[in-house]
Order: sequence, then C-alpha cells, then structure tokens
Amino acid sequence: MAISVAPTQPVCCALGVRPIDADQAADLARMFKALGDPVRLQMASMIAAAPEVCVCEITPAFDLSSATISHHLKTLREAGLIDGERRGTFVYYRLRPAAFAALSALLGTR
Amino acid sequence: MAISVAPTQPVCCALGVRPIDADQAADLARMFKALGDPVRLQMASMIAAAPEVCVCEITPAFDLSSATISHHLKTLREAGLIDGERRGTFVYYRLRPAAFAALSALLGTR
DNA sequence: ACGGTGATTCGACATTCATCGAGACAAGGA
DNA sequence: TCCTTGTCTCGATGAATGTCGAATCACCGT
Repeated sequence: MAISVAPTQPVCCALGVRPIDADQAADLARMFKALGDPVRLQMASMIAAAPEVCVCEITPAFDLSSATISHHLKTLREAGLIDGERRGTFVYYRLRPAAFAALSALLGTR
Repeated sequence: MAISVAPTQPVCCALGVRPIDADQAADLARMFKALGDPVRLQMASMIAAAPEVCVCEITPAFDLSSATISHHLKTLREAGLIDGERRGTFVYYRLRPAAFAALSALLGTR
C-alpha cells in the first residue's frame, strides 16, 4: 500500500474536486462516448458551426449511407448533445450548448 | 437542399470555429472514447484528485480484476490522457493536464 | 389519392471492446 | 538464490458497436 491521504487539492480539472459516483460516471461517459467516434465528432463540429444544420447537408459530407448518418445522429441525440426538429420534409439539428459547457467545465482547469 | 452558406459565427464551442479534418477527428475521438467508459472516467477522476496515484490504490476501488484495471489504464495512457511511472514495485499514474485543457477548450464557449 | 423525396427504423453482419484467468515480468527481501 | 507481491501481457469469450441494404415513416406537390 502507498501512503497518500489528506484531501489534496485537485491537480487539474473539476474532475478531481470530488469523486465521481457510478451514476454520474455513466451519464457523463455516455456523452464522452458519443464524441468518441471520428464521424460523430465531425458531425458535432458541423452542427456547432451554425445555429442549425439540415440532415441533408450532413449526409453528403460523409462517405456513409444515410442509415448510418441517422444512427450516429441518434447516438448524439440520446447522449443529450444535440436536438433535432423536423420542419416539413427536412430535419434540422442544433447543439445543446449546456451539455458541452458541462463537459468543458468538468475537464477544464476552471 | 437548404440554404445556409456565409460563414456563420460559431454558435457554441471552439468545435465550431473551423471544420475538423479527419486526422484531428481521429486523435480527438481517441481521447473522448477513452473517457467514454464509466470505469475509466472514475479512474481519471481519482488520478485528477491527487498529484499522482498508485495502481495499488486504484485496483481496490473497483470490483474488477487487476488485468482489467491494467487494460483500462493502458487505454487512458495510449490516448495521451495520463502518464505512468514505475518506482520500485509500484506504478504511479498522473494526469496530463495539457490534454484535458485541450479537450476543455474544444468543448468550451471560450 | 398518389408518387416522390428526405429521414428513420429494422435485420444482419463483421469488427471492436470489456472482461477474465493464467502466465510472464519486475523488484525487493529472506 | 528463492519466494512473495505488484503489475502487465496473452488468449479467449460474450457483449456492444459501426455499417449496410431494404423496408418504413413523414411530408409535400400534383
């Protein structure tokens, strides 16, 4: 066993200020996992670049079937990172800034 | 097709300031994926709470075999999120603050 | 009501991943 | 030189995941 006790100051991020329990870990991990795929990360980047983005703009930006595009968007949606709205024939997605802010705060020094 | 052209201001994060190319996306996604597991996220939280943490402290904190613990630490290490050093019999891990800062900046509003 | 276009869902399949036990490696003490 | 303890690697296995084609749903012109 090693020594180390006494509440040390968090070295890096808010991650260290308090131990993360399993419930929080599951929720947060779902968000990180959603960003943990290159395609989804690029999708998030596209969506972050504009107030909203039509699926019809996302699909041609990748060399993937529309079924796969839909599946990835669903993953991001179910992680709470984006929101989708249908207007007529088209579906538009936009970011949930609060979710990104929460993750950023968790990882950031401040 | 929908309209939308003209460089819109990034709505949320640094994510949107400029499109992410496939190479960056792969690197960043590896980091997010490493954090996208509840066990690894809790490990990162433990390590973030102190200047360094011994594997011998991490192992009993989870109901997992030491083989699995080692595997998860390797994943975090290869993602560039933590660094390990052997001192005698024990191995100590510490965070790489720069990596976390980079992710935080990417997700954060500023 | 019908046909057409955009988007999602449904199976199916191959790959990746989390997990374990067993064994190997590293270091220290008797 | 052994034996013990801590950590990692290897091989195997069941579950999760990314991907697709086909089918389905949603909406809009005509």
